[in-house]
Amino acid sequence: MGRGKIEIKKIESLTNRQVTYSKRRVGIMKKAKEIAVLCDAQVSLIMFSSTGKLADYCSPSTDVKATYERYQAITGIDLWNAQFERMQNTLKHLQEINQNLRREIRQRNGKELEGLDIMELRGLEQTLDESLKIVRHRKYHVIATQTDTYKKKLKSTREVYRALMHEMEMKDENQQYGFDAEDHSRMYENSIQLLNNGPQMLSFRVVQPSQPNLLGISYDSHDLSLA
Amino acid sequence: MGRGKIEIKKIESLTNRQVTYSKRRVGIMKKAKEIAVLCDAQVSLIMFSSTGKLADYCSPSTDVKATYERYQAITGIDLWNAQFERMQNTLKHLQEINQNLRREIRQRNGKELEGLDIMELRGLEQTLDESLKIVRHRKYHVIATQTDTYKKKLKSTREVYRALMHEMEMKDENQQYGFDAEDHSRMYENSIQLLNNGPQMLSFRVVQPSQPNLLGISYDSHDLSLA
DNA sequence: AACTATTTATAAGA
DNA sequence: TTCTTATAAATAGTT
Repeated sequence: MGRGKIEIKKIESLTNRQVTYSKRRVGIMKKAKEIAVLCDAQVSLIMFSSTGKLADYCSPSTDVKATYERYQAITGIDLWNAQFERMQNTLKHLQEINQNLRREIRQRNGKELEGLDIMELRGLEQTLDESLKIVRHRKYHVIATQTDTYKKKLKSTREVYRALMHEMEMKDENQQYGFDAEDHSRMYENSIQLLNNGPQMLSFRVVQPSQPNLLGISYDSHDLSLA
Repeated sequence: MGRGKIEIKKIESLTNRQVTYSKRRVGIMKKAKEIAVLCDAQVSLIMFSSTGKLADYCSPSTDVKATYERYQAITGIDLWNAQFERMQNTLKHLQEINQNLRREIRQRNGKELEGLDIMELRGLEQTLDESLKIVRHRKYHVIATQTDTYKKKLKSTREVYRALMHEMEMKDENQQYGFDAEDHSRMYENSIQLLNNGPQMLSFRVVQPSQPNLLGISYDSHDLSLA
């Protein structure tokens, strides 16, 4: 359809090829629109020129994605479904693990014990007992370490303080600062005496509500809808 | 291009519409092939007739999926990536939660206590202590219930046994079965006496390895590669 | 499906 | 790219 008939094979001349592409692109687009409107068809036309430029048409009342999904459904050619399914399975698996972990925590918290038989209860009791011992031991260790650190700091502070006191006495300004200095001294001595009682000092039990969630992390269910 | 010019709007007559679709489908397919060959273009044409029949053309040396991916890359129009990303984020989130849950369990098991300060240790200790009490209580409850059930069963069995004994005595066959019968009787009495000692009877501590995983569930990491 | 009068697309040239 | 125009191709209405 032109001044001369042409053979349908790749046009060798680059410019000619590009010109022809431009013309025919307009033509086929028009055809696509026409068939979509005239015949109420769902059309998706995507073209890339040899230079990589995109041209596309999609009939109204639909979109590229919908067309693709329909194509996939009809041809059975799998584009992304396999990946989706794999991910969905992974999600499901992770969620199951999550449920189980939470249940385990609840049981370690003394809840939902109904389903456990004697052997399981015994095992749980034993585990808790051992854990409790370890945690207590650890707590005492931390307290001891901390107390030791404080002791050293206090000792150092006391030495600095005494050095200052001594310096002030040398300067014969005792009367002006005497009262404050003695007061401070008593305070420090008392503190040190307290600390010398040992690590048990801080080991009183604090009465506080039990912690359903030790780490304070939110485990809210996540939106998993895929639509 | 025909006997008469037509307006580009949906053809009302169904048969006419279908005939026109058939004719134009052939035409546009030919055009698609021609532009692909002549101009060395990548073309993907997908059409669904109003009756749902699929017709498609894809230029050689490529396929529908590749065309779609290229389309997506150029337009930035997201077909599935957003969904993928959402799923990936969900997966990541679930895995993080999982890690935290596991850590919490380990800490409740007396492991990985290095990161906890005194307050946290105290809280953990308290929680474990309370849980341990609850679990012990539950265990005793279960044992008591079970023991009670056994007692009832034994009582019932003993009655049946005595009835049989009595019947046998009536039949004057005492001498033939006497020894066995007395032996059985002693055995039952002993059992009942044991059970009357109360639920504590079964509360000995079983020494067994601690259970790192109370429920015996596999928490292996799952393959999350998406390629 | 086939025919064919017409419309439409477009190759070549400007 | 766009316009022009001669000509090939597509197709609407008909059989």
